[in-house]
Amino acid sequence: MEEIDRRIVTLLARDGRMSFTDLARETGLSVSAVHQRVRRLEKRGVVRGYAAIIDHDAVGLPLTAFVSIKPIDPAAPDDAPERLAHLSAIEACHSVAGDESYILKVRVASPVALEDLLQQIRASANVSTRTTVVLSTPYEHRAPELAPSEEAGEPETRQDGIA
Amino acid sequence: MEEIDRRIVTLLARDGRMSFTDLARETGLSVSAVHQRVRRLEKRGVVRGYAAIIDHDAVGLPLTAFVSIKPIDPAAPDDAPERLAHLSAIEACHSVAGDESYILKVRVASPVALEDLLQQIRASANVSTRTTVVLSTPYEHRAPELAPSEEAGEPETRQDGIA
DNA sequence: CGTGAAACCGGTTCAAA
DNA sequence: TTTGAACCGGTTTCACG
Repeated sequence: MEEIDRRIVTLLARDGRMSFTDLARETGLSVSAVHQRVRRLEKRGVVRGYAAIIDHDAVGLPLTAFVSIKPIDPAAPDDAPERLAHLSAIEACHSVAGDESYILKVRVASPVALEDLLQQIRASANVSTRTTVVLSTPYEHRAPELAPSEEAGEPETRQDGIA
Repeated sequence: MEEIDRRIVTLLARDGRMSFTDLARETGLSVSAVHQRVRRLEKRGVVRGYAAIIDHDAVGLPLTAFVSIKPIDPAAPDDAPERLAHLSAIEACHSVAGDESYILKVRVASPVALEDLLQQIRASANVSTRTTVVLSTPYEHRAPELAPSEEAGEPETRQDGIA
């Protein structure tokens, strides 16, 4: 991926609703050229979607926490992510290296709601939990700076699955 | 905040580019009514912005990690977030309860880049670091389910009778 | 892969209730 | 606060370089 695409991705990461007209001006391309590039980036999966960034305090979910989980039975098949997917309070699930197997990011309404969620997590995935409560968030959702690195990451992203 | 606004926020959280026409159909309101509500939500800060969700692998930043930091001198003023803000590899910074003071979420191109970043973090904020590498991410950026809970911001009657 | 122009559709404003 | 209508601008497609 080269310069202009990186530029477009960066701009959209910072403002997911930027118009093609503005993107065109910022990149020096015509509107239809940018349009074509954005569609291609979406199709390739470089741009996976768009989301509104919401204020969780304003929306009744002021408590954020990181929940690290560890299987109670290390021999059992590890399907924790699927088992936990139904819990909508879980915003993200990362498999990690280290003592624990996953780190979950959760958003709840209150300490009691967190307590309840932890029980559900333990029951649903047969895991033990270790919770780190977030006190405040100086910043979040910052867009990365896409350096002019060479051939970015992946060899090819195919939608058709043909090797 | 009531029903329809919650609905709008949820929809926009899932698709930040959903058109007002579609939002109108989903909510049963007219286009201009939804338009007005969205603008109001933006102005109130409930909707803080919009962002494209990008595939970090495809963009040359395949390595994600959580970096917990702890001040070397616990007596020194804690201005780590500001001191680290210039490092664009840091996507988020959360102040947390527990043994460490902040959890950083970082995205880098390689293990070497991570090593370099950790040095910059330690040097910039005078902290020690503990890093947890992300191996894979089953899911991320999931939109919360906004329950008909009470209001967030203005007073509201409580069921438990606590004033 | 780029372009400009045309057609289309969504975004935006407005007066009215 | 909601609504429909009118207006304007962005989106999308197209034929072509």
